[in-house]
Amino acid sequence: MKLSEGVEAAIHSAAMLAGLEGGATMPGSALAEAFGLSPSYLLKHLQALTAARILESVPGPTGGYRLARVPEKISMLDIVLAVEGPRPAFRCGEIRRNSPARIDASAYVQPCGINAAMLRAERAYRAALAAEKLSSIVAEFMADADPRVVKASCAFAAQHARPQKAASKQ
Amino acid sequence: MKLSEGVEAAIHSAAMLAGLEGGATMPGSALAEAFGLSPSYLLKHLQALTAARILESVPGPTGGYRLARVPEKISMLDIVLAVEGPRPAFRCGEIRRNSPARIDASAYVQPCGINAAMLRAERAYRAALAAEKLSSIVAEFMADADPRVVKASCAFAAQHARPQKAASKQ
DNA sequence: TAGGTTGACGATAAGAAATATCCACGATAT
DNA sequence: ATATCGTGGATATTTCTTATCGTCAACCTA
Repeated sequence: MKLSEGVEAAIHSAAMLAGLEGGATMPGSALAEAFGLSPSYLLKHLQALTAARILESVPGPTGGYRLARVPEKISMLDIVLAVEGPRPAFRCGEIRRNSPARIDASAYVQPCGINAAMLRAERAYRAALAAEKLSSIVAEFMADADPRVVKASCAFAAQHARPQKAASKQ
Repeated sequence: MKLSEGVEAAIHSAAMLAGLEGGATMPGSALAEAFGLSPSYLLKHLQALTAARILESVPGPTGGYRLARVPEKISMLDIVLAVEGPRPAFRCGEIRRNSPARIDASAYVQPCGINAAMLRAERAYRAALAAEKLSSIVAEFMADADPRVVKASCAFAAQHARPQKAASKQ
């Protein structure tokens, strides 16, 4: 029942990148500075998000990261799975087979009922995470957060954003 | 996004104890044997369940563990919280405050929107875990599992069960 | 136009921290 | 006196965090 700290950094980074316009990018070092994190640490998670096709990375001196698709199509589940891996939280170790009774393996073809129940609950968790979209979080932030924070955040984004090159035809 | 291994052992133990009748107890060493686990290891989790008032413990040579209430009132959430602790999976580190902008703390009285979204999803998870009752899992096991496994499990329970003393007036 | 320099991402490995696992001792009731 | 649970601590394993090196593309200089 624990989510790694990296998830928080990943979500904040994605939210910051959602504020960029027109395919602009922001380097990982700027994101690390924005949240007071070690660049090495944040880079690792940004790379995980890139591998999961949530972010795109552009190498080179004018490069950085940007969202790979619109924030409406990025959910908290996408980010959590990218950072934590796809394995379910409850992994059945099949300890029921360790009984001294020595029952034949054919008796255990039926899946473990405990595992099934835990996975049912986890499906509900994942559905709820999938319902939380990055776009909603950003919109809520713009509307409800303290104006000073919103202003500072937008200023930071504008300062470190790097506009997409015009003639680039990737 | 990880649940500790002890949760599986705790649930299996509770399920086994649910098979006992009339306030009978079973020692922790027998439960450890049933699942092929180290007694020291399982004892620690059984003690956590006892501290959470899910199990009752009886000391002395004829003692052991039994459920503290009927299986209908024991949910997977109860067991998970007892073993893993009550803290939510996502703990907001308030990294939004670490911005170099140095904004006054009064701007952050509004709770972090990301934290709010993650806690919403986690509430759904906990609700789903609370809906999975120990009684349902045991009933499903009796009905659907391989007869050989059910028979062996009941035999083990009968062999290691210790009936409640008649005159005990705790 | 060609080549070096710069600043970005990507991958691997080492250190630190947290967790899981286990053991020894003390308390309690039979 | 024995068999059980309860508590604290020591060890091992895993995970988290950080640092170092390698790769790639744009810019500056000849």
